[in-house]
Amino acid sequence: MGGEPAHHDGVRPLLRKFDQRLNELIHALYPDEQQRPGYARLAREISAATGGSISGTYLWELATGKKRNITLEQLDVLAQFFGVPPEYFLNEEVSQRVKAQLALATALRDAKVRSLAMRASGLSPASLDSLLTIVNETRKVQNLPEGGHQGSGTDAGADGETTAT
Amino acid sequence: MGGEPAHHDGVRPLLRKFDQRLNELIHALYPDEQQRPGYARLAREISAATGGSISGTYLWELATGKKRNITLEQLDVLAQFFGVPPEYFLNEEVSQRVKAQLALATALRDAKVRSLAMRASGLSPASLDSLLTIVNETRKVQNLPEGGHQGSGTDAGADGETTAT
DNA sequence: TATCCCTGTTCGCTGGAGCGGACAAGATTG
DNA sequence: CAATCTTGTCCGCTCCAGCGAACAGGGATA
Repeated sequence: MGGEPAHHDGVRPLLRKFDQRLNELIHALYPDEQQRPGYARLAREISAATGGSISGTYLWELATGKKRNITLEQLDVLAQFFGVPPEYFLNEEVSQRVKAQLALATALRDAKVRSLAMRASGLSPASLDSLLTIVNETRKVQNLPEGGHQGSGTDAGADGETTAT
Repeated sequence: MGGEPAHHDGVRPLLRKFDQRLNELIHALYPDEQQRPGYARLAREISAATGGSISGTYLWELATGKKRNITLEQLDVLAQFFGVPPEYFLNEEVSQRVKAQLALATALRDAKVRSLAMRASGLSPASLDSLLTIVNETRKVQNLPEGGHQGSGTDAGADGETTAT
């Protein structure tokens, strides 16, 4: 008789896809898997950006589905950091709509930024500086780390981009 | 230097008006203050109607503001019982919209719905079917479960008083 | 090599979400 | 009147949300 353990999670739909949605946010905010920070560092960034507090351990537990019955306070911290309404974690429709927008933003970054870098290779240093300012301001709006350092070739190595490894 | 204790609750807006919103739901569902059940009985009705579990003590703590950092699981139980989307407790706009509709529903239930039911007893099956369609469409607008009947006990507060057990 | 930093993962703890059980006061019944 | 049922309120407990500290493994730098 048996069958699976059958966790009685299904009855309360609010917490079923929490881990999946959280991972979508993380992947959307850090598309490049190589540069994506770990849970500990991500937790530090969240605490610094939102003023709230969350631990790397708990982030991992949430992302891997070990814990899901989150509190309103922590939900608020996550929503604030990722720039999504708290309903994103509760409502499927809101989740889909936000997900689409996140995918769009990721796609834009993936293609447009690169072509921008290629075109920028012929500009004057003054123009490049202005563009850099704009990019940094945009990164602030998107909750990205303010360093805006480099990008393994995405934008810095604009010249001779074909050899980008 | 006195002044108030200044709890730093204000920074996390998600839990500020939780007690107020919960009380609005209770008052909307049981407009008659004399017949309104206490927290213990209300908790029993919630458990029976939703299959989830909540205690009278905790309901009182939530309604009086002693506790507010609720869990997603309990939030789901409350939202399911009161027939509102979970966002009602989080989003001010949703809260306002639902609140207006709850007031409307309360007013309707108070007088009109009863007379409607009485008058409907003499209508033809075809007319009743039309009315049923209208009611179901209205329920959709109010974010109520589409099933139609099944009422999960939410609307049980007003009826049955004439033939009380 | 060794040192350092970061990663994912686990263990064990603290604090508070959440509840059971009690209490006094008020209705209702006989 | 005494029972019996409510009600709101409180105390004290259990359990888990949430975290700190440590672990092993891997990539840098020297």
